[in-house]
Amino acid sequence: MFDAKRIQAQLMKGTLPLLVLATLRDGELHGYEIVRRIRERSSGAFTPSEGSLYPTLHRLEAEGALEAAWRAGDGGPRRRYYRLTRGGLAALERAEREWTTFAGGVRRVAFGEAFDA
Amino acid sequence: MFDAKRIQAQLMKGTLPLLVLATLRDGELHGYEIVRRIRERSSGAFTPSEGSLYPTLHRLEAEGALEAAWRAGDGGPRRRYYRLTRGGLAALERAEREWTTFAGGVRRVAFGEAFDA
DNA sequence: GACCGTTACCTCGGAAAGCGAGGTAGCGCA
DNA sequence: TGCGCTACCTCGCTTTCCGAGGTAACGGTC
Repeated sequence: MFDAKRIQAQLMKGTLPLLVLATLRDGELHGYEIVRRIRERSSGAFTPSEGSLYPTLHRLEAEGALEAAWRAGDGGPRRRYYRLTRGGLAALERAEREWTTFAGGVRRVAFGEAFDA
Repeated sequence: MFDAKRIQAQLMKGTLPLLVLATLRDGELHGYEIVRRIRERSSGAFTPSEGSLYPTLHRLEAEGALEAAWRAGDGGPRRRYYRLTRGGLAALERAEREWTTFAGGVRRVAFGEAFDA
């Protein structure tokens, strides 16, 4: 009746930028490493596919939230390292507030809970 | 850089079934009334558009989660009242668990918080 | 009785963004 | 030579949201 996998993909929409920006608070990281950290921190719940990660990174870069640089990979292919710009930090904070508002709304409607941050 | 409205629409994806099912825990309601309650309970944060509400209701009905009946509206057009089936209640519980898992994952990744329900 | 505003339902087209599959490339190892 | 891993990227498909538009019944106003 309900395909859980399908729903998860829909829920994910709009949250990837938040997850990526938040992960990059740690410092400069490349794509694969970002996925790895998201998976670890979410205890395996999320593993963004490359088909969504790379477009997201490019979008954030185009928007000025990220800066990127190629580096030679030692013993492996070259890597593209991303880091937060000042604007990216602001975008992260905005995305955090948005998420908090959104999640609070869902909790109130779905679980009938009063507000808490 | 970030269009808040656009992001909200993306975040909403996949949560409408949860919101609708949860609202129908109150009992039998028709479409307009469901929207009104969602708006009220979310303190105005969410007002699902009709273009997404009605397809969602039809989908849930087709999946067997809802049952519907036409009633004459007193002083107004006819209304279609929806109520939860047994399967719908199960779907609601499943959707709640899914949301909890999902939101917990986002919180851990984005805010570095330890888990709490 | 013609017209408008409200309630209520529905449908259509377009946009956004995730996913999976596929492609390229460099390196190490058998 | 060929396999496997890391790493990047792109393409097409699917889902589901929104806004705009259409239908209809009723009440009130002129």
